[in-house]
Amino acid sequence: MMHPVYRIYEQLMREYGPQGWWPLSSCEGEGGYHRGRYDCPRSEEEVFEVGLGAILTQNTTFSSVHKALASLGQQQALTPQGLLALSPETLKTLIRPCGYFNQKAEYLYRFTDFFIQLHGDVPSREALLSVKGIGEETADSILLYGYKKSEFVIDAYTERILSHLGLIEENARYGKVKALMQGALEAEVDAGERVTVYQEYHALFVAHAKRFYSKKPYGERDDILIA
DNA sequence: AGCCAGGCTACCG
DNA sequence: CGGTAGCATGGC
Repeated sequence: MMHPVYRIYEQLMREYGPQGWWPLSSCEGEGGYHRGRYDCPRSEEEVFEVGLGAILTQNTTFSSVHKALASLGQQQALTPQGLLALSPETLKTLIRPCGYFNQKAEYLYRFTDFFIQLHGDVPSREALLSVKGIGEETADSILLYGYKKSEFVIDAYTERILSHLGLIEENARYGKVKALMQGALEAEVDAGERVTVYQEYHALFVAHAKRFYSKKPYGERDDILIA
């Protein structure tokens, strides 16, 4: 008996196809996507850019993040040293489209300090969570899309969909939702493919939610997920 | 005009 | 613990 969580994944993939997240300015394709290729990021600098994007995208659309990352790139600030060379006022101006620019500027500086101190090592989840501005979703996004670690990303869309389908309680804790997803997928997906599936599944949730979970009534096309 | 967007921190009871 | 105000711009 196949787990409903895996069945939903298959249906989403059938409906929307591979998404090719995380959007990276350095990866070719529309919007920095790389559909069908899973070798991004390919350098320390690109891992750093995933971290910047993960912070900037908090409660904002990625189109705004894309503008900010492009502006940072023009200032040679997509590297740790380049970003630290920016004055706070300059940094705030460059990331202004993403909103919360006072907070996010501080978060970016703190993440950059943290990243430099890694000296190329892969951070633990706990270490990431110790950085001000990095919560559970942001930490898991950096680990999954930056470092290719098998950490499923839970976001507001994911909780909304799973709650609507009756698979979790409303107001379920992040850790419980993550355990549901990973527990179901570990039983169905070989370890070697887990990262790719986690990456695609989260992106597919977002694709579906953008269409049917942004305004009420939610889930009007959930036949797509269950058929 | 008002609601929503790929959250997090600080602070409240 | 669990719940929530504040943070801020841009798009529809």
